[in-house]
Amino acid sequence: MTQKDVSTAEKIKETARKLFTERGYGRVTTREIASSAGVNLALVNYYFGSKEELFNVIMMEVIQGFMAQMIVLLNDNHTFEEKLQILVSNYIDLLTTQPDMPLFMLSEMRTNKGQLAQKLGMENLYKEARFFRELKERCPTGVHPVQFFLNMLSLMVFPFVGKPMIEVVTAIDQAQFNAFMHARKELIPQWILGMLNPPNN
Amino acid sequence: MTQKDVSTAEKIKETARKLFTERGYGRVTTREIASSAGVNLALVNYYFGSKEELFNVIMMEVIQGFMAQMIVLLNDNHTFEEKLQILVSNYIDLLTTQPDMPLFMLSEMRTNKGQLAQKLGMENLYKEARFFRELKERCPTGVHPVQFFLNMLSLMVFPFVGKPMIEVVTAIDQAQFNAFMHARKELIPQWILGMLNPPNN
DNA sequence: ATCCGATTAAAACAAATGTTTAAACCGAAT
DNA sequence: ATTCGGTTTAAACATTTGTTTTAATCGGAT
Repeated sequence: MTQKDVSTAEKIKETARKLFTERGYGRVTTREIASSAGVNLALVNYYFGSKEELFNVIMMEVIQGFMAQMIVLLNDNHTFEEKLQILVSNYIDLLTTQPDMPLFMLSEMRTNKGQLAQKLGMENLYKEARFFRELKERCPTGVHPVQFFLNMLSLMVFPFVGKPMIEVVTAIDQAQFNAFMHARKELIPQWILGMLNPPNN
Repeated sequence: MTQKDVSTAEKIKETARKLFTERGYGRVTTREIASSAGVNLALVNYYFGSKEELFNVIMMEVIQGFMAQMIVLLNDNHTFEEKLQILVSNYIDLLTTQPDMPLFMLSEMRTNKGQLAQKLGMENLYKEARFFRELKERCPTGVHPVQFFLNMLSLMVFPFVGKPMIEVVTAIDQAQFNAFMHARKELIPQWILGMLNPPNN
């Protein structure tokens, strides 16, 4: 493990991550990864065994990076309202820098149903997180708390996933999209809190 | 064009649609399509020219089927509130029968950026639809109307797209998921209307 | 019955692709 | 300088995969 070792393996992994997130596992070739990373073809298998294993390593890291923040944010000491704001703001910032990531992640999670996700200890997130206990207390009777967590995720993540469609239907450009997402950092927490305290008709 | 002609071509198309929506273009082979449809390998190319053309035909029909309803529903004579309810209810029912479709559609739309979507006349939807005019009138000042359309889509579609993740994080099963989505048919319109009439702090 | 075009089948083709091999290379330790 | 482990390279391998070819088959019109 010299310096070049780390550097080469890392170069391959980074390049592969970019290509996989752009086009998915099936539409990326090992030759493409190698040449795009500027390394010899054989090195992909030399360092990672196979295309599949390389993919799994990347997938693991992507999911982990995505979840690590979530777990911390859902458990910190801020008030519920503050946690909500921080969570939304952080994730929208994160996704703005990696807009293709959620669609990639979800596409590939469907193919490898749960196999990877379960290795990452996501199962206990919901039961244990402080955020969810607080959410339950504020929840209108008759509506399951997961509905609101789902709403938060939906409002944050879907715009990035649905961007190809949104751009066609509403004819907004990249700059407008980013402005939209910026505005949503303040709007989404308000909307969620509004849902939790519905108008009493 | 005898009866068998239609039947065989249709059998291939239906099988391919199922496979493509499950695993995406790159992870499905022509041999798989043929054998899964119970027809000879050569017939895929005989009827559709190439794998790519077959895919495009299917993609076109899927998007069209998805948009056709939307266009009608966004323009009919019901009140705004009714349109909202009908739209949400219809789409959740549709997606419940084809839960893999949105993720497939969005994944492949990203790869073929806009090429297909623009052939389907989706561009004028936003400018012309009655629903959007009504939405603009009800929109709180300072927030772009598209935000609320985005919210509606997000709350309806994301649960299906994010199902692989949701199932792991919250440990809900298929039956629970469907119950959740059923409940959302009534909840989403309420939430959207709540957003349009924010509490005046 | 025969002919004809459309359809189906089996096999082959050519290119792409994941993987492996065997030798060359390189830097550091001896 | 030599040796040795890890690294890189070019080439080859074996399979997969999209596509084509060529012939057989089927059904209806003449």
